[in-house]
Amino acid sequence: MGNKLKGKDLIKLGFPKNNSINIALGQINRYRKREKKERILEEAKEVLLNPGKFQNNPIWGKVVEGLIKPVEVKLHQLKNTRAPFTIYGENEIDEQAKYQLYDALKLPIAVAGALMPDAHVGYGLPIGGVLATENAVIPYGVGVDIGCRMCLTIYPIKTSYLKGKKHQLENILSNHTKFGMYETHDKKHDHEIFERQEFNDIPLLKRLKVKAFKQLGTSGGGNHFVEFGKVTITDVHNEWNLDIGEYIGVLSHSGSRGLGANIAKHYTYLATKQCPLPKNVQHLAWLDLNTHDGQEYWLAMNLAGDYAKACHDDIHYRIGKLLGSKAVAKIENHHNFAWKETINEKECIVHRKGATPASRGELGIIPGSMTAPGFIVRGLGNDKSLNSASHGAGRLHSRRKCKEKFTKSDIKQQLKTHDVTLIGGGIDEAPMAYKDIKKVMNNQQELVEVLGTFTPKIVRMDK
DNA sequence: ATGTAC
Repeated sequence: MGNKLKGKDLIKLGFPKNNSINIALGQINRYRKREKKERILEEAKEVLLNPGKFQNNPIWGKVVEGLIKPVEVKLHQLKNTRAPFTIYGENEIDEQAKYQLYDALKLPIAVAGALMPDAHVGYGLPIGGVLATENAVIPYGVGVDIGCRMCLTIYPIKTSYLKGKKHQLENILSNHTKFGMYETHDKKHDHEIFERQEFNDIPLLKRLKVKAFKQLGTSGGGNHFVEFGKVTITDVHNEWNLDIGEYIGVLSHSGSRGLGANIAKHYTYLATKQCPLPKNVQHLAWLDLNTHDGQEYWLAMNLAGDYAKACHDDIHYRIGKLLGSKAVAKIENHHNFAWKETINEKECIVHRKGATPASRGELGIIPGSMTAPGFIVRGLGNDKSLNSASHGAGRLHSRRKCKEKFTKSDIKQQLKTHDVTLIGGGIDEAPMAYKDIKKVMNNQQELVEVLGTFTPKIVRMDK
């Protein structure tokens, strides 16, 4: 009965009647419902007396914000001019993706933007879109799969193993990688990421911790993969002093699983509430980084990014052990993320939604398709691209179109031609669904230089 | 992308 803390109780104490106490109240009742009401009321009194003390408190921070400086909710209009931008390979990019970028460039917080040569339409910001903003982060400018990333490990193993030990390698992928929405790794070593304070401080993350633990080291679905292939190093001056030549590589592509998806969902919801925009651009709603929710998203996003890295590390560690070989190089990068970077001498939030960071000297991996090589790249630090490059070949056909257009035997034929073994994989992930990676690389010669290639030979995807 | 929906 009177055990549950209600808005009335807080208002009686003297809290102002506004929406921000409701949001916070929801959090208190959700995450501290086992505590005695009296205890929370005592704490609430102290919050009123000394709000500043609770400014960064994970539970009261939001209430305090409502007391001291409530988030101003107002309908923002788009400007009628675009912030400066550059498009790479514009003849290969569909018009709708360009219009999505143009809209984003008219946001009052936009500073600059760029479109990578693999760009195509997305939700909010296009995939392959880069957007720099001022003191604000757009959850849909990062994307649903926060920290989706690539990781390539190079082993000093003869490439003849790809044929000679084909069945063993197939077994490693079949038995030691986990694909599909529901897959988990239940018995595994702990990971230091689960000691992170964010899992205790942020109520949403507290709820997601168990799920994240179960899913560590899984790959998920969609376009995610783990594959063995042939690495060809072509740059004598490579960072690892590797001889020019061929090696075996393990390449993985996946993100932050349910953890990141739920973070994206939660903060997108908050952003659309706090930042109403004209309907056609409502998915570009942002969180001001000076607000409680903005700061919380930043912490949660960074945790999801580190978690995605932890998943790749787990996958590569396990495979490395099974291979019984010591890696000679590892290249990895996020391609769905936001960073604090300096643009025109101003600190900005640079969103890369399906774009590879490519500041001068920065290494990355840009995959092709299962029948086309990926590229090990070194950034050239091109300002106009906001230090970015493509994150792959980019889709040519939508998932739906693939199912209409291609058959299983079409895919089989392609795999045979390129001597690729596929475990799992659906028609919507047909290699023909992707643009020509060579064309894409040609369109970004000013953005990255190539150190080597990775040619997939044994590929595992979700069914 | 994700236990497809505040």
